Amino acid sequence: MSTTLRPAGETRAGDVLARMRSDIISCALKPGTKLRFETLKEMYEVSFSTLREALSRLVAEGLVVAEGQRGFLVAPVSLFDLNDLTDVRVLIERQCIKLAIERGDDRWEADIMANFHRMDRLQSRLGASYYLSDDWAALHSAFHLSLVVACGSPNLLEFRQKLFERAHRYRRMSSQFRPQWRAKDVEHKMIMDRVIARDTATAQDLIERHIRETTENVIAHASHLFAQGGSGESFKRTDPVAAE
Amino acid sequence: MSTTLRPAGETRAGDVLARMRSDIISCALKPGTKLRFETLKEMYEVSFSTLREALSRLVAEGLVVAEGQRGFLVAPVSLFDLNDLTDVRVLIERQCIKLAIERGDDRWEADIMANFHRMDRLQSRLGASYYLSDDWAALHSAFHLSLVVACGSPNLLEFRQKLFERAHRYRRMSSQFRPQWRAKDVEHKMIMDRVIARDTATAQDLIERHIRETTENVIAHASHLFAQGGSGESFKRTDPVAAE
DNA sequence: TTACTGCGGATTTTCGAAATAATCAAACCT
DNA sequence: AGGTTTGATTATTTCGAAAATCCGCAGTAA
Repeated sequence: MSTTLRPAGETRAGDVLARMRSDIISCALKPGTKLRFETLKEMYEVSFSTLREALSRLVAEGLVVAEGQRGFLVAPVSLFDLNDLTDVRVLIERQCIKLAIERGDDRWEADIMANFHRMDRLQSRLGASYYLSDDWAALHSAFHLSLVVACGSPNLLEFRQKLFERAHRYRRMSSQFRPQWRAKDVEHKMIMDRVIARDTATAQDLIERHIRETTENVIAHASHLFAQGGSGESFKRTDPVAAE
Repeated sequence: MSTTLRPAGETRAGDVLARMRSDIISCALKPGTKLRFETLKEMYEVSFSTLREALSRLVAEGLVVAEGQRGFLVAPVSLFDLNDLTDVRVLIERQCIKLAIERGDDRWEADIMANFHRMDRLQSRLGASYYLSDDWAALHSAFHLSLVVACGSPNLLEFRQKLFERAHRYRRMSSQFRPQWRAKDVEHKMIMDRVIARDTATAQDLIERHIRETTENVIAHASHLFAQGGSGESFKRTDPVAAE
């Protein structure tokens, strides 16, 4: 009926938010880019206020940074940031797994298997280039979430999700250059097995390796894209803390 | 010159944000309250857009929750939330302390002592009711930050700060009913000593006890304010995960 | 009585223009 | 010539009204 048909219950700002997030993660909006309102208004066909709303939320997710009253920037990528992200993810994810194994019930186990199956099936259907599919990425995200959702800690899950999305951008950067990703599917199956077997220590170690190896892969194949050091062109001092 | 004289470099939205945060933490805006724009517009003397900006950011900080297109709510408090908050804080804080002790230099040690001194001096000056002072709370926050700032992890520090502020609201709730807080000042000194002595294990344990005892204190004196369980009046199911 | 439907008031969300602040460059003084 | 101030231009932030949405209630039918 109206010009825009929204999925019902979703705001326009929420829609723009999702599209911008996707564009940032896929690097259609390059790291470090200045986000000008006029440009974005054309791109997403919304007004100032709606953009501002979406931008605010992306700042919270760490995908956009605000520069005082000098506008917004796509969050830069750097080796330092990637390494920090990885270390914190390992800490959080290990704790999530531990608690989930302690607290998870049968329904949780079933849910993990269901999510793995969906991801696995789509992977087969897509063939060699599954890692470029946004649909697969969504199922991959859902699978990893299902592993830890039983930890029962909203705060832990909130932070975990934020970190997962920030890391997703780095994964995308590397998959762009690396036609065949490593045999992640085998790792996924092993992790699932150990989690369901309630083998906490092994499950934690497998997850940690899963995360760290992905990071190493990114560094090996995509670190040349980072704005850091090197030519010193678009170098920005990285405030250690912006504690207000 | 103009009606409002801003501290230069600060936006109006930032100002409203700070005032609302303060009002939520001090419970001038009670947990679970619906935040109506008309009311807030009068209260803070700003327009819709500016409010929306501030609200968005408070959602990110976890002090406000957004309900689809049905507006905003002051984040409810509950025993469950407090316990989860406490557990996650312990995890993060222990890691921060560990890394800070590994990586901190002389300047960091000096900074800790300076911050302790300022907090300690104000405490003496204010006498028995220091725990009700917003100024003291700011110095207390700065002292705890200084202990861990040398960990060098922006992500860890970001999460730590968010958790600290969410917890601050609970602390305020209890201090309202508990005229004399426990001898926190002695604990602070012990923690500082062990951190500067680079005694990682003991420092971690002291911090953990510091956090957990405060939580127990809150539960003992203020849990009757929580909306949870009991009378079952304003009970809300706590979605384990709102993963989108 | 109970469930469904359509109206009216209240509230939130979106819009685009107006006000405010920052940037850049040319002209000015030292 | 080097550095600083001024003024024009661009970009962001704020505003209040208009559009869209939600909620409660009355009226109707089963």
